[in-house]
Amino acid sequence: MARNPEQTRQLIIDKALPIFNTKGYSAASLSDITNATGITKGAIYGNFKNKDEVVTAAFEKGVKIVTGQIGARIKEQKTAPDKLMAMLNYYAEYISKPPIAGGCPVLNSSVEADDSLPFLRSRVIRSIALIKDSLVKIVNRGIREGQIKHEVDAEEFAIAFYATIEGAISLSRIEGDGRSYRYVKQFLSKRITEITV
Amino acid sequence: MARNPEQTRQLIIDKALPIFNTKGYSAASLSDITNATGITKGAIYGNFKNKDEVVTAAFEKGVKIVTGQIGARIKEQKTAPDKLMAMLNYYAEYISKPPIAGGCPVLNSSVEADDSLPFLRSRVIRSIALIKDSLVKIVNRGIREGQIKHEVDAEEFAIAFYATIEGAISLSRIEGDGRSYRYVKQFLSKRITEITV
DNA sequence: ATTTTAATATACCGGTCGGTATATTTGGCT
DNA sequence: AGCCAAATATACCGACCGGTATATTAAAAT
Repeated sequence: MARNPEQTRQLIIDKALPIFNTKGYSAASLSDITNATGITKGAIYGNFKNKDEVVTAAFEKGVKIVTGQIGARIKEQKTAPDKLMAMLNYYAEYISKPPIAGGCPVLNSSVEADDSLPFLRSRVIRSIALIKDSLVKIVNRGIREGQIKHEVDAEEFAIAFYATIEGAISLSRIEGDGRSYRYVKQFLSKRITEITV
Repeated sequence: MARNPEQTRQLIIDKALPIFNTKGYSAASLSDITNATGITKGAIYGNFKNKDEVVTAAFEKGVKIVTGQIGARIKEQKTAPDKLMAMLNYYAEYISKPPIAGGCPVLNSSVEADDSLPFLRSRVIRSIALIKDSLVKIVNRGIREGQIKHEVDAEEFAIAFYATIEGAISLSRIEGDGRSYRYVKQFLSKRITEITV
């Protein structure tokens, strides 16, 4: 061993993440990463098999950041409606003060990988499934604990809730302000109230 | 004049649209287009200033197709709730039988152009504004004509409605089936019923 | 029928891409 | 101290990129 390969690996991932998330995986080049890190291609290929592996690692890191922060916010809340509101609030802040430049890595990767980058596609699908499942669990637990009306279809609500947020992020990002997201947040707040006992 | 430049131009746009919409504007190359059309680069640059102009033309064509088809569906319906349902149905078919390969050009371009491709960004913003406005008008007219409850915030509903659909398309596309969209359609159907007088 | 000119094809440019082979440097081991 | 091996840097590869300059082709004008 020499220097610190693990540290180098993390540096590459950390610098690559916002670049990939902003420019897209295909449009971003390895030179973008070497420029951002001050590290050479030799170091990249010493720590990753190829560009796809850097992309994969960066995506997973992005998902980890987002789901980790959401998870923390959700944990702070006791009831299902409060947990859902916490998620709405999280993404509102996400837009005004992005923890990762370039928007939501799940949405970005979803759009870029739906017809190509098969190595990434499966990971995006898996990440979405995890997020959806945790939402379904929140709603179902809310129903069980009498916070949410029992006639609510948890899966329907969870999927619609998440789809709406992602759509709102895309709108707010292309428009360059948080206006659309605020409207959507208002809308979804009403839906949460609506299903609250 | 020689041959048929207008026909050539349309051929390029028609073949480029699904390519760009599938691979993304940056990832798709002019060679992809020459291969798909059987036309050479000379013909492309004889009819377009550069790649950006081909991208622009293809995007506008994509938007024209989508908004044209939606407009026709909406026109067939008399009441605001029916018009909204027609849009939900349109995108359900869009997923199962896409008129343009690669998904919704508005969403795709929105995600790709939010941080780069400024020449495209402004056009995406404009297209979204037009779609949003027509939705707002439908809702407002529905309120005026007593089909939709007067307490409904038209702008809030329109933005949320559209954001939800776009989000659902992205989910269904990455997952490779229409399941998520069907759930979301169910959800939005209920919202339409909810605001119907 | 010939000329003219617009449209398209061909050939080529510098630059950059992902990737690799090799040289150099660094830190741990003896 | 000196060596060894691992980590990083350098130099280079063929392929392809967007774009252009020029040759060829085909249709309109005369």
